[in-house]
Amino acid sequence: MLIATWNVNSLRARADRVEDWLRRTDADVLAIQETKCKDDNFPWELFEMNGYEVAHFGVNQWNGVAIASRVGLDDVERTFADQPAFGKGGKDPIQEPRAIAATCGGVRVWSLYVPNGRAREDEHMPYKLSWLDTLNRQAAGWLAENPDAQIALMGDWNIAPQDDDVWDIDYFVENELTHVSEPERAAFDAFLDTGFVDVVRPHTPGPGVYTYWDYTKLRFPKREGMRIDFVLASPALAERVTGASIDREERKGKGASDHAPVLVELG
DNA sequence: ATGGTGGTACAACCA
Repeated sequence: MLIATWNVNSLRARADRVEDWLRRTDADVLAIQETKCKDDNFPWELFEMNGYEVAHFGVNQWNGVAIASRVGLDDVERTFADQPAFGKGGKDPIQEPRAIAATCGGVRVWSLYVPNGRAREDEHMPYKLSWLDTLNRQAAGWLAENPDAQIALMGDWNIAPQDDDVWDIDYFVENELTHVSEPERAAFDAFLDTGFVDVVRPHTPGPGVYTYWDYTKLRFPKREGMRIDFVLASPALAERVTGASIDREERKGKGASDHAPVLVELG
């Protein structure tokens, strides 16, 4: 079984790319982030015509997550328990559409779009950190309930956990940029402490291996990217992993997302 | 010059 995650940066703008990609890779499950639409605008036919069931969680033009599967799509869940809400300036806080789950072929798949902290002192940063902390607590509970659970926490984590996960760590440190700060890395590492495993890194060793390249500043041709998209597997699922890859080719050409798909093969 | 883009309620906001 082949499972994958991909921040598409608008599903409508990327519909042809996504369809071509599904046909080319023959993926069984695709966790999607940044659909950037509500249900009314969601391209349901794209998936149905290609043999996939799909579940979507989107409320406006921001964020939005989905799971497409052709190995079953059961017990769909939107948001995780106690998921922190956010409202800019403290008004009208909502639980943003950043997490959706479904059971696909026996695997509990979560498509996650972790909030961007914007800046180290921005109000989005504590939101990001509490969002991750709450998710980790829930995930710990799932494992405590069933140590053999096959769970995939996959998506755009907006964190570069190691120095090699950005093209120039000195640039990030000197400019006090996000994604590499100590609190963000601690929030990511907490999932590893819980027992989850980054199952992609062993098959795609760095340095210089990334999943995201900013559209600006010629970042992609200059190979200046960041590894911020991850598949964290529960122990039982990690044992099944036989391979993983980052589809850097998909970042090429006109009309590409700024993120590359990340794929995991299960035996 | 570590700038250059690209997505979305088309106008600012988001990454």
